[in-house]
Parts: sequence; structure tokens; C-alpha cells
Amino acid sequence: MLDKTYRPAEVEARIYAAWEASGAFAPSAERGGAPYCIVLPPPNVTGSLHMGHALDHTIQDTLIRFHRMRGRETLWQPGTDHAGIATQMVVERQLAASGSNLGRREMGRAAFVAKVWEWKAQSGGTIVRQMRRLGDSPDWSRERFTMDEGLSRAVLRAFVSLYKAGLIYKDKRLVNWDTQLQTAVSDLEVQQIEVDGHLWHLKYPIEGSDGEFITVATTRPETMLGDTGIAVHPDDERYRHLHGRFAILPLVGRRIPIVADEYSDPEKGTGAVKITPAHDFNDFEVGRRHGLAAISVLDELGRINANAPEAYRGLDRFVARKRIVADLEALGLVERIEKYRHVVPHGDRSGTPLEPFLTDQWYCDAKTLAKEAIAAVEDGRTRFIPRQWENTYFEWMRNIQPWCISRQLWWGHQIPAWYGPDGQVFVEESETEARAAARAHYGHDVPLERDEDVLDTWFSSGLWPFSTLGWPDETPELKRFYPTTVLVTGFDIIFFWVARMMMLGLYFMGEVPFRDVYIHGLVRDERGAKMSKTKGNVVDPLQIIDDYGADALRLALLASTSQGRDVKFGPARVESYRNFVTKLWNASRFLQMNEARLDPAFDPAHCREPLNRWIVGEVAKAGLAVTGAIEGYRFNDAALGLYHFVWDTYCDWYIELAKPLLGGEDAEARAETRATAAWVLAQTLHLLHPMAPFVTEELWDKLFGQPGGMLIVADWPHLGAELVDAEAEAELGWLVRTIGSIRAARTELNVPPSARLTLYQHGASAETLARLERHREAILRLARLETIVMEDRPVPPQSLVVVVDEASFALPVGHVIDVTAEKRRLEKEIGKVRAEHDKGIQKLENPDFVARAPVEVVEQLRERLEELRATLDRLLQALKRID
RNA sequence: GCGGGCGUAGCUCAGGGGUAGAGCGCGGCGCUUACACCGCCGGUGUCGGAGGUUCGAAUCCUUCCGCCCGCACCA
Repeated sequence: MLDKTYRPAEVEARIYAAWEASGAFAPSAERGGAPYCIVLPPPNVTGSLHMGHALDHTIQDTLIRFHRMRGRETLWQPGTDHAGIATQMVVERQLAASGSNLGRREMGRAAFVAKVWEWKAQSGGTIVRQMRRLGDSPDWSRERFTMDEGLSRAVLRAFVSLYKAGLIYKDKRLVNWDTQLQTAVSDLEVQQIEVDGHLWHLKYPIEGSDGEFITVATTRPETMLGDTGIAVHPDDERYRHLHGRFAILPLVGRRIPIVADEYSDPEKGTGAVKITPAHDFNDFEVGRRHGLAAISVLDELGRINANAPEAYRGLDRFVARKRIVADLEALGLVERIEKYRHVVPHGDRSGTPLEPFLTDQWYCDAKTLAKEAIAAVEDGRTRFIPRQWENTYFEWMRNIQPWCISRQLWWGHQIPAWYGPDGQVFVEESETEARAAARAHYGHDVPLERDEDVLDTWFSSGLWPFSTLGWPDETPELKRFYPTTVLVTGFDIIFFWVARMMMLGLYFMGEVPFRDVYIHGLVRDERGAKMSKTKGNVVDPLQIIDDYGADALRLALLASTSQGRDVKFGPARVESYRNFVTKLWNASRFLQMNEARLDPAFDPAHCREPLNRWIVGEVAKAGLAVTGAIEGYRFNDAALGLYHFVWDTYCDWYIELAKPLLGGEDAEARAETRATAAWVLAQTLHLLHPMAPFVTEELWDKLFGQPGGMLIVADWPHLGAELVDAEAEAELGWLVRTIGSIRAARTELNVPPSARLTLYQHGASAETLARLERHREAILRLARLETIVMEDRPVPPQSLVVVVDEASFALPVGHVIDVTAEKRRLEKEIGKVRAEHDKGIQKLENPDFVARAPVEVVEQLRERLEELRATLDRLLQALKRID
């Protein structure tokens, strides 16, 4: 017997263990289905599960379970990411917090990296344990880590071959430099933040003039130490006479040319721009055009370096800023200072202002790789769902910049480049090969030094869809599952990750990494705010699972996921799905109490009872809808559809209507109803399983004893539209309307539920009479009636009257009736019907409508109008009787 | 500046040329062969504004207003 209440925690642990033990998560070619593969976006290995993961994983697990049940050979490839900067920062922070005065640098590289591995060993299991609590069903036996042996080999192979193809190169150019982390970061890791600052107008003396100045405006006065020119617009009359002249850089004394360049915007600032090629991306270009030197005046920590006058050396950039402004003011060279709100690039990890910084870094020629990646989406080899994300993808891909892939970190894949004594570089997959290459180059052995830098984390994750399947080896899995079927992820990493996988996948595999990219929204709090630790509005999915169960969380997330929208997540929705799970549980208990069992001989296509024929059709419709919804990535439709089927259709109507049959005299009807109820519930458990795996598996086991094995590997129901019986549908539709109308009328007239009424009919057709007869017990029960009088009788006095189709039903309520209330009710009803009726008439009187609207629309309206007219007549009669 | 999204019931949102929907909340009533994490009944909308296309617009187009998100922008 099922327990009176459902206890998710206990059931979930047991069921999950059973799944894992059964090997159900591994791909199985047994049923011969086509491969279906999803690679899990690898979470940070030392992270923990947040709501974003919960949504992302629930969607993937639902897809995987759905296709597994449909007989596809499914692989959900799990794994974790080493998350270079993030993880290194965590460990550094721990070192700092531990009070040890051994920082990363003091410790040395080897010891520090060992420390990170230690941390990974200690906390690396957290997120995969949490995934189990959510019910994720990936093939754990294939779990990978971006820094494990195999994936590291893939990284080496990828780097070396791109290098040898000229698509990776080393270059000295400006990068976004994080002075706190002391590493370069890519354009994508830059956050533009609006800040209140100042615009300093500085006067530079014109060489050889009589006290003439040229005024430039800047938000970063400290960079003036590196100025090597001033640009004015060629057409700007104010400065025309200065073209080709020189200014003397204050505080430094450098002679810097005034050049004409279109970059200068006469509208902005003073129209004259100081040019600091080593510290500004635009200036770098201007400098290059005019042959201006790039003088770097900062060091890695953001302090003024030895290229600057001695007075400023060693000062932090912001201290230097103040000092320089003060010194210039003292010289009378500050024309004015304006308050100025502007955007300043910040590091997305460190949160500190970034400096454009001139260094040697490794770059990947993204422009070349992007060509095919753009084409693949243009021609539909890969499609985004929802579609509009393709614009975002194109926009970025078409303007893509060289990708800076080196990082001055220690945690990550060290770049496989070795330098000879003269700086000659040898890029090989191993030191041995590098030595060989060096020997070939120099003619003898030389000491080699390995590049210190590591690769951007996204370089290794960019290989994920094929590296996890075994590449560079030609494994059977790679052959079978690449290209993968769908990638499920958030829009925030389209550039970081999706784009890179597209480029690298196409380059190395010659084929897109995935056919579909399903982009879901962000999980926000119930008020729509982004969840963040600082705001304190973070919802912990594990807490939700503890409180409501994993199925409730999953259903709530799926039900709130409409394409192209963020998910606002509050406890209310989870609660309603927790209630839903309970409802399903209770309905199952009811079946159990009524000895409803699966009957192998049961044929859903040949039920005798209209009620059973009807529910078979209803579950078939629900099944078709769910199948279509999941196939179309419309998870809210899938979840909501089953919610309504289970709650409204199956529990509120079917079970209620079935009660008389289950307790009745007719043994055949009873047996059929038991079998039908069980069969329909079994179908429902199948349909619900991908979304709510735990409770469905438990009920499948406890109620039916897992015929044919566990639900996780059961066949998806084959429910065809041929199971829908139009006649039964019409009959039950009538029944529901009839009971509903009587209930509504009773409530509106304040007839106490305990009052058992007699029902008289007037004008009922033979069919209606037959239906009344067939469903007598159910109607008596659900409409709270004493008897039904089948003979056509005039409406007794003191009755409330309900009109259903051609028939009027009268319910004498004796002295209970409140005439004015009944009048009011009828009038309201009449008003509604008349409004619709009149609207229809108007339409039909419009010759254009009749002439131009499709015939079936006109015909439908005519039929509807006829019904309305009949109903209206009967209602008017009823009203007249009262008056 | 460029691109995208959103504006529908008190709240959160589905829908998307042919009778305005759901959940929650709210109000009333509780007799029931599982379920109070329940049952039954109920109300509410100028579908952001204005034009247009159409026999017909919440739905398509134009435009305006309001909100949000990317990207770009350190004079």
C-alpha cells in the first residue's frame, strides 16, 4: 500500500540509486534508435549547483529521458570545467584567509598548482552529487574534466595544429590587462561600467610659439606620461595651422607631433586628442597610422614604470593621477576640470578598472575560424531556438576580434611553446618533440624554456563536444555521437562558449558540434531581479529540493520556461507543483484502494463504457500534445498540459465519474473501469516521467510492479489520434456541461450542498435521455440530486432552470428559492448569451463577411447561432415563468 | 549609436487573424469512495496609445510612449 503521504527525500535517494545500479544512464543501442546526444555544459569543478544549473539541467534531463524512452540511443555526456581564473582566485583567497603569509607567488608555481588540485579533490564532488539530487541522468561512467589526461591531450593537439596552420600566433598588441589578477583577459571578460569621473582639460605648449597652447581633454591624466602625439581633425579650422607642428609634453618634456587624423572628433572634448598608443586602443591605431612610438608607462600592477619621469615612478596609477593633475595645476596647465560620467572597462572577475596594456600574448585568428561558423548557422546546419539569438550570434561573429588565448595564470593548460636561447619558439605537443624540433633548428641540443602562460579556460571548453567523446582519437563514441543533437545553455555564454565550439568544432571535425542550440533565459527572483549573493536573493535549489522535492522543482522550472523569456522563480510555483505531485500520489492511492491493476489483456481501443472510451482519448490527446511540446522545446506546454490533464481531466472528472462504476453492480463495467483507470494512469506516468522522474518511477513500481522494467527505460507511449472517440467526447462534454451548469446554478442561488434536489427535464432528445440514463448515478452524485424524473414534465413552480443544448432542466427547490436571485441569475445568463448572439447576427448581416470569410467559418457561426438562439429561448421561457 | 526583447485579470505570465486564457491571490460554500498540499462555485480585462491592412486585429504593418537586455563608446 502506498503511504498516506509522499516523502520525496526518502524516495528520491532510493530511486536514484536503483537507476544508477541498473546502468540505465548509459547509451544503449539495444532498441536500434538513432543516436541522441547532449553534452552537458561543464560546471566549474569546485562550484555548487545554482538555479541556473537547475533549469539548464532539468531541460537537458527531460530531453534525454524523453528520447531514451523513445528508443533513441542516448548519451548525456557529463563533466566539469577547471575554470581557470575563478578557481585560482578561490584558492588564493583561501590562502589569504588561512592567515598563512605564503601567497601564491611566495609558494611558487608547482606548490600552488598542487594546492589547487587538493582543493579540487576536496570540493570537486559537490556539484556532481547535487546533480544527482536533481535527478540528472547522464552517463556518469563517461564523466570528464577539462584538465584530465585525455582532454589535456586534446588541448595540446588543438593548439599545436592551429599554430602550425597559422591560426594561432604570438603578437605584441594592446590587451585588456587586469592589474589585480595580473593577467590579460579577453574582450568578453570586460564589463563596461558607468562611473562618475572627471574630464581634465590640459594645456600643452606649442613648440616655437609665443605662449600658444593646444588643449586636450582626458579622463585619465596619468596616461599623458605616455603621450606621443596629438591628433586633430583634418578639416577642423581651429587647428589647421598646427598640422605638422609639435607640442611639448608637460612634465616630461617630450616633443610630440600634432597630426591630422579623422579619428579626432571636433565635437568631442576640445577637438584635439592626446595620443597614447600604449594605453588606448584607438590611440594605438592612430599611432600606427602616423608612426608614433608606443611608450608604456605602467607596469603589471598598474604602477608608473621607468619610462616615466622619476618623480612618478612606482606610484599607483590613481595616486599618480592626482599628483600629475596637481603638478600641472601648479604650472597653470589645467584649463578646467569638468565632472564627467563615462564608462570604464572593468574586469568581470576582479571588478577593478582594466588597463589597455602592451604585451606579448597568444592570439587565435577568430576571424578566419568564424567564416565557416557563420555559414553553418546561415545555411541551417545549426539552428538556434529561439531564432532571434542567431542575430546576436551573427552580430558578434561578423565583428569578431582576434581572440587573446593566453593568461598569466598558473591554473590551466600550460601553453605548449618552448623557447630557445635566442627566443626562437617551438610549438609541439610535448617537450620531447620540442627538443627534437629545436635540435633540427639549431643543429644541436639547446636549453629550452617553456612558455609560462596558460590557456583561456574557454579554449578547452571550446573543444568539449568532441574532446569528451575521445578526440583526437577516433573513438566509436566520437563517430556515433558527433555532431551532437542539441546544446542547451543560457544566452550569457553564446559568445564565450557556443561561438567557440562552433569555430573549433567545424575546424577540427569538419562538422558542426550540434544541430540545435536551445537558449533558455536567466532564472531571476520572484520580483524579476537577477539573483546575486550581494543582493541576498539567491535561491538554493538544494533547499528547494529538501522542502518540496526534486520533481516539484523540475516541474516548476519547466512550467515557467517560455521560449525567449527569463524565468521568474518564487516558491509559489514550486508549491503548486508539490501539490500536483501529491495529487498524483493520492489519485494513485485511490486506484490502489479500488484494485485498479494493469491488465495485459486490456485493449484501450475497445472500451464499452463511454466514460472509459473518453478518458482513453483524452490521455491520447495529452500524449500527443506532450510529445509535440517536448519535440518543439516548448517545455511549459508540456508541463502545463500534463498538469491539467492529471488534475482537471483525470482527477476532477474521470475519477469522480468512475466512482459509481467502480462501486456499482455491473461487474463487467467495474472490471473495465479498473483496467482503464490503471492503464490511463500508467500512460500518464510515462508521459510525466521525463519531467518528474522520481514520483513517476516510484508509482510505477509500487502500483504496477514495473512490468517490463523501470520506467526510465520504458517505451514512450504510442498513443494515436485514433484512440479519440468523437462520440464519447461529445457525450462526456455534455455530461460535464450539464453537471457544471447545475452546480453553478445551485451555488448562485445559495442552495446548500446538503440539499438533494429532484431533476425534471423538458424537451430532452432521445439521445439526451439515453445519456441521462447512462450517467444517472454520476449525475446524482456530482450534482447533488435525489432523483431524475425522465418523463417530460412542465417546469414545476419554485424551480431553478438550467438550459443545456436542447433541453431544459428544472430543479424545484421549494421554499428555498430566492426568486430575485434566480431572476438575477437568469438575466445574467441571458445577457451573456444575447451578447454573443447579437454579435454573431451582426457579422452574418455583413455581406462582406459572408462573401469573403472562409465557408467553414461562416458555417460554424451559423450553427453556433442556432444553438445560442435555442438556449436563449429556453432561458427567456424560464424567466417568464418566474415573473 | 547598433541589435534584440517586453508591455494581456491584483500579481506572475501563456496565447497569437475568427466567442479573451492559466496559476497564484481574492470572495463564498463545504455534502462527497484518494487528496484541506483538498472539493465546488464566483468576479474582474478599453490585450500600452494612435493610425493602417482585413469581411474580421489582442494577434499582421507603421508610428509613438514606457520598461528591460546585449554590443559598441575611457577626448
